[in-house]
Amino acid sequence: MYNIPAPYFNLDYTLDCGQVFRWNLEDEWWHGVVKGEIVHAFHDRENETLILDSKLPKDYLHTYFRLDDDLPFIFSDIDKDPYIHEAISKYSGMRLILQEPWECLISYMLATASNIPRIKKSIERMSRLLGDDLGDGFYSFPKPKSLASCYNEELCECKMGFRARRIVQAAQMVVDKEFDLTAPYEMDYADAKQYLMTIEGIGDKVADCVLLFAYDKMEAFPVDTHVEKIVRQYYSDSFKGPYAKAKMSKWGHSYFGKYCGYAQQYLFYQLRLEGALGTGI
DNA sequence: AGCCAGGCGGTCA
DNA sequence: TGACCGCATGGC
Repeated sequence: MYNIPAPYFNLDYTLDCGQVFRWNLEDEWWHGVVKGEIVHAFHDRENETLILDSKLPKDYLHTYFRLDDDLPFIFSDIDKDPYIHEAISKYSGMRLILQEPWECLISYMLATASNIPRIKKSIERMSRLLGDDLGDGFYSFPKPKSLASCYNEELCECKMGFRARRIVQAAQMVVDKEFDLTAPYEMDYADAKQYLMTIEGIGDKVADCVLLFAYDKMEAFPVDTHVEKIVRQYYSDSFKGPYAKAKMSKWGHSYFGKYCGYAQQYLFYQLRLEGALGTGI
């Protein structure tokens, strides 16, 4: 059991904001599986302490929850207008999470043209089927080898639809060492993005999510349909054509600066919770 | 019931 | 760097 000082932190927002899919809240404790281990987490707000029960090393979890990110500084840096100001004020304490690349990559490939409840279910089914049994109803995220060898067994199609083939293929690339999951750590944002997009099924948006959530490339600004709507309504409707989202992504970086990844996640979460646009400000 | 989902890749002009 | 389509299927 670890007690970690965690000022400027909100565990609920952090785990609920749609960046991770394997955490569930039950009786004020969050329960999840990270890097093949069960983690139980409780936020003692009075004492600004994060209480964690897990076999994982304390420093790993500290890094996972990005507790070294200087949130007040990041807020002051991205606080460019009333709309983002509202988001960072209301949901202050939401932190990005530094995920394992393999799980993040597959999860976001699976997320294409889907929705969060469905993504969670699909990952849960897949883990139950192909991951290790950790006890108490927890299962690890399937390893590349398990996913690579299951396409013809109909099992793997855990309601993944057209995504199944791409995911199995990506797993095969990792198994065959055609794709090196550690390589993007050493690359800059642009190179790492290009490298990720050599995988079929990874385009601009999925690549940006993986770069932001797993490879610590804070300058990534993922633009999905929600962020696209926000940008159009509150910032500029001048982005046209099939590459509109890619243009918005570049705009996001230049507008919000080096911590635009944080800005993106706050905007995304605000819209997801509050639904219809136009109720804010 | 019917639209849309944390998209991508391909095609046609 | 424009406009459209098919992909599979669940949420709401």
